[in-house]
Amino acid sequence: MATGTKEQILDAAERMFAENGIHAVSLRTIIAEAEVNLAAVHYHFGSKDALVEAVFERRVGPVNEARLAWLDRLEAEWEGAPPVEEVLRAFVTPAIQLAMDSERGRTFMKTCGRFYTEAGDHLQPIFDRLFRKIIERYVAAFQKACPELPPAELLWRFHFTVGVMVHTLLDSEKLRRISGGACDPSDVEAVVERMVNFAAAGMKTPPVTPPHKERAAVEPEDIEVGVSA
Amino acid sequence: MATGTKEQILDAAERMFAENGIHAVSLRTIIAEAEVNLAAVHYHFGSKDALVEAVFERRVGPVNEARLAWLDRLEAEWEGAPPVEEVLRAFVTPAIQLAMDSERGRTFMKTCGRFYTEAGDHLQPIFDRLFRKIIERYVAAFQKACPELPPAELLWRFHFTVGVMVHTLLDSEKLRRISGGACDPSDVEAVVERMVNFAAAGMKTPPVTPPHKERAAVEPEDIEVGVSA
DNA sequence: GTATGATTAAAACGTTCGTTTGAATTTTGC
DNA sequence: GCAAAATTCAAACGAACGTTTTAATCATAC
Repeated sequence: MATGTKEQILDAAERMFAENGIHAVSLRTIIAEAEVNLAAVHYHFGSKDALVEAVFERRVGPVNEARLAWLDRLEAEWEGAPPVEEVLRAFVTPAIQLAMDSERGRTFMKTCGRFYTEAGDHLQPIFDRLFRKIIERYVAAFQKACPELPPAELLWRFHFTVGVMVHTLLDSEKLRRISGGACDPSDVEAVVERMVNFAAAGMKTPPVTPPHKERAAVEPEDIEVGVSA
Repeated sequence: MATGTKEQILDAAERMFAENGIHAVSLRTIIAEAEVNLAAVHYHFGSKDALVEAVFERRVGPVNEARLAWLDRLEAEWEGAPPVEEVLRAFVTPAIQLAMDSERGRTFMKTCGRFYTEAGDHLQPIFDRLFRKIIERYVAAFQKACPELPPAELLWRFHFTVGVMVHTLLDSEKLRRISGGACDPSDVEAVVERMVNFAAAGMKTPPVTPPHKERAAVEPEDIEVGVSA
């Protein structure tokens, strides 16, 4: 800490974004937290949007590199076709490990969730650039681990898995509250194993959509929803 | 449409919140979209925060009532212990059905996701009030469907399931783009079945945490993450 | 028809936002 | 030690924000 103005701003912004969301946090709040001058933000980053990008890239880059390196190791070890649990662990752990690594890491994961849901159109290209390779490599790995799955089904399940991970990173404190403390999100190792276990089961289950194409449209007594005043 | 000023504001706000997030949308944007006067917002709702709450409650209330009614029907039909797939379907379908029901419904589901991640502290009590009963009832139902699961493990899996659902509601258009159109989020019936299939497998898989308590802490070569400039 | 209450309209309120400016200050290269 | 570059600072900019105010309009009942 106190390494330099630029890092102080990044740290403070990361913290505030995690707590309050991106749009809800003003530059003045950030510079107060960072104890720097307002103009320093524009001097070092150019604009608030650029600062948002910088906060994002600083952490996501290394996480995704770790994911790729881990997958490299796995494929070397398993001769190109690691089992789905291993692929899941490789995908999930770097993010969760960052979350565990420090208080700073934990707050960033919340920020990351903010990006994922709050990001406007201007973050879309950055998102694509940072995640394209990850998606390609991991989808291919999952496909090899589950060769019987139709590609579209596999993409859906990957999507679900991302949902499990994002939601866990973003909102597990709510679970602690609901469970009255029985569920402890800070026991990262256990969380990873639970997630991998859950998602692996979902990944490996036989698809149902082809056989029962003739399910009832929408089950019983159609639901009247939301048109009332 | 054009039913009254109040509904016009709610509809417009819902639409804009879904597209841009809550904090990013100003009242002036909303009233322009709704083609009403600015002061009408404060006349009918009192404040922007109160408007946000109203947008939220208008749709979530009926969805959760539908969830409870569906669960009632299930428990009558299955003598108190419906299988996990049925419970999942009852939980997931009302939300997805709202998403399918109309363009308005679909945009609201995105808004709902916004609430879930963007909501400040002031929405927390409302959230609790609207979801407490749902959580109680469904956790109990899941526990009956999976009696061998330790309660904490079951809560985690319920949490994961919510993640699958929220992420699917919030961000499936990204999947359509990634898949080049192979995955179609608007085929709601198929999406529900995929989700239920995925989550049911995760719910039913045997827990792993008790047996392998002695897993390696964090797998290979510790990851250097995010401390670089 | 006119008084009464509900709703809408237009304008302005004070505040805060992201950004810019231009001078002070510190750091760097020689 | 000094010129030049890099960085920090205080102050202000115009724009947009949520909110309030005051008057005009509409509906309804007597």
